[in-house]
Amino acid sequence: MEEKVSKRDMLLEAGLAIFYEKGFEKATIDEIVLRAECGKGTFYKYFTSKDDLVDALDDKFKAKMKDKLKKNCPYKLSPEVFFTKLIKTLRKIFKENHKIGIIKFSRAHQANKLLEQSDQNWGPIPEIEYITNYVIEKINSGEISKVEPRSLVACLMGSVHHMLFSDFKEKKPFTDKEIKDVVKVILSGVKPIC
Amino acid sequence: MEEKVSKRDMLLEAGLAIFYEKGFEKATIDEIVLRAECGKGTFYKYFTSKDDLVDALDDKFKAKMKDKLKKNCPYKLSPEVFFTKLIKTLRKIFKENHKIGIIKFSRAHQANKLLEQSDQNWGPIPEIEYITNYVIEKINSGEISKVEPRSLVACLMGSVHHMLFSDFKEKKPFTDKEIKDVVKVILSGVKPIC
Amino acid sequence: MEEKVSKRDMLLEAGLAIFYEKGFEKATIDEIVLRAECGKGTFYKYFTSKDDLVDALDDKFKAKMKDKLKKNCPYKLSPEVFFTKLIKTLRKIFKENHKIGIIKFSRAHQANKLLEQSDQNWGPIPEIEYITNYVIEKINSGEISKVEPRSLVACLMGSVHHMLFSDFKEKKPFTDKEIKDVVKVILSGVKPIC
Amino acid sequence: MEEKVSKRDMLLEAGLAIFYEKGFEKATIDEIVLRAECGKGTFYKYFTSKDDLVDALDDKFKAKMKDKLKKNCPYKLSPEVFFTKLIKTLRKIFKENHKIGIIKFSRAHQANKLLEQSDQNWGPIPEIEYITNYVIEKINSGEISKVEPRSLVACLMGSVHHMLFSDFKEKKPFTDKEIKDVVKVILSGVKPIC
DNA sequence: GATGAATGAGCATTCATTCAT
DNA sequence: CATGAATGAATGCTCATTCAT
Repeated sequence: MEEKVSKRDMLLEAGLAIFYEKGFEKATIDEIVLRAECGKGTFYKYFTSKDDLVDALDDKFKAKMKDKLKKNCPYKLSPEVFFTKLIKTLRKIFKENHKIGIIKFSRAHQANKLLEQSDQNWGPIPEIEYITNYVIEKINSGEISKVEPRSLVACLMGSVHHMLFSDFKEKKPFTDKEIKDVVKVILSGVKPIC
Repeated sequence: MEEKVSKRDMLLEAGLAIFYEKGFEKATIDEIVLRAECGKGTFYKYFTSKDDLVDALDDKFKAKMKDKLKKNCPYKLSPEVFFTKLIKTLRKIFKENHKIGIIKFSRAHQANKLLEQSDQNWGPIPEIEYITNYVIEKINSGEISKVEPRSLVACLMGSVHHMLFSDFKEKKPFTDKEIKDVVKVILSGVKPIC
Repeated sequence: MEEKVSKRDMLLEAGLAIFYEKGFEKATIDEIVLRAECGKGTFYKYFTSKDDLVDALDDKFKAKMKDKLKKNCPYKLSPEVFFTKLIKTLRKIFKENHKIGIIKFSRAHQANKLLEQSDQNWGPIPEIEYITNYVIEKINSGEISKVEPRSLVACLMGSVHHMLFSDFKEKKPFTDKEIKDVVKVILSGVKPIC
Repeated sequence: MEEKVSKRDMLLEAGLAIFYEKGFEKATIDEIVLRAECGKGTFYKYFTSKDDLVDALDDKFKAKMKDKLKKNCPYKLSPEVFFTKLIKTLRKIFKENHKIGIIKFSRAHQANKLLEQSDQNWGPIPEIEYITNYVIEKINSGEISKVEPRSLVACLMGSVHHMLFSDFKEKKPFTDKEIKDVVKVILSGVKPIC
């Protein structure tokens, strides 16, 4: 009744914070359990290893991503609205969950020879699948002119990633005007001539 | 005459290879000096620490980046040619030097609290400065319609990053047709109506 | 009616099996209670510690040893028959109960400084007492020639131990012919009659 | 010049002592390096693991065993002298090196399922090979009557082992008279001449 | 200048034991 | 009576860095 948050959840939360702050390798179980206010044994009751904790965090993230996209960016939206909502939604999710993204990316590279064995570390990426399907559908229906689907996805996802990178690196978050211009650039490029 | 490559260069080369293969944290000085065929003491003659070696590698990369961009993408080129050459050049450089890029990115995140102290790890990014200046110049000269410069840079750099990520993650390198379509999407969006 | 085997017996049985399979140190309470199909708390209801469980197992073994010797090798037997039955009985008991023997021996040595404090871990050894008494009795009655009792016990017990060791180490169990020859050697020696 | 004992030898010596005192599992690297007066890193420079140290100790022991037997018990000796010298030599070697013997035996059992995989832990046993060959030779030459070689080896080795066990367990070392009687029993048996 | 033996702080992981339910 | 979640001391092993030669 009193204590609603389970130890497991506290570990998940603490892990996310510490992994993000220190990076996967530099994070120590000691510090994680310290922040989660539990013994080291408890960590290993719920997770088999440090890696296992990251995987658990990633699973949560992917589930949330799929869910948010379905809710905020239904396929029935027009390209203009869809793209705008998409960029905003993705930025919001990535911002709110940027920790796990960064953790995953950087862990993948510590692992080794990522270029060769990346598939072991990364499952399918839900947002890319989601957008690609939308784009294909709209190209088929004629609402978007015939371009390579991956090219359009590249512009969209790439812009989002670049914005996040700028937010992070340059500390000048993209303004609404700038976002609008990104959509404008992309949309004018694929709007079918009527 | 006999041994032209300096020990320092051999260490640089070995470091790049090992950091890339294992990731910064998992790479050991032992392995680096083994591959560089020199003693551990020699390593500390030329570099003050593991971090110092990465910094040295990064400096080399940035110099090369500036140089290639100036050669392949002079400002005098038209947006269409510039963008196409830019995307191809960046992809090539990143591909040829992807090791240092990945190393830097992943080290930045292991370091700590990147969002707060990132500037310590990352100096100015030469390619972004270079492109931004081009875009501003062309907007001023009217060859590109008035959009936020950062938006256009976002589309360009974002696409490149996304392509690299796709190459890496999905192992389906973007084709020439797809690259052309990316430029088409972006260009049609910013081509001034004549 | 339904469940006749007590939890305590199940723990005893599980402990014997796991100790034997993994060795005392490598055996974990977790695995023991898992096999005994009971909770960890239950273990500590019946036994005060891991050591306590081994002691309980040893007590059972010693009782069985005494019992079997009395039944199979009564003092009234002649030396020839007694020795043969003795060797076979001991081998059988040790084989059937080798787990506890090995466990005890190996635990003794992990414990510490065995040469000094061995008596804490080992009570009197029933089979040695039993044989020694027989030998003394038969020397007194003249059925066995006057040798140091311990020397004869050494040959007998030593042979048994060596056979067990050979069974275990070389996986070539001693044959009946070989056992018979051991008794022959002890009873009659190997000096050729000149 | 000054410090003749190498770090490796100090570790070997310290390991032997600690393994013997505490048993393989309970011995800690910390304590070994403490006694060897060197850092933990040094341990892992010379040995790849705790197990590796035991193996090194065992190799030394086996070499010494072969050497001593050849010197003290040459095949040209008569059975009576050979057996007596053999028992004394083996007891002496085992006593002087009892630590490694006990360590090996008890480690084997912690390993696991020894009965099945013992061969991985134990190489050929030099003393048994040595004695067996002697016995076979003497049986062929007629100096020893025709018994199964293994039976005689069992009596000899078994007696030695039993004596060691008695020394260890009962703390009453076998006297010279008792040893002589053991040889007598084996050589001439205990059946009273009727 | 170059070396590599020596170091020891640091970390992931295990497991016997307790105790509240 | 029985349970199993929680604990944290203990341990094997790694690796960046130093320094005497």
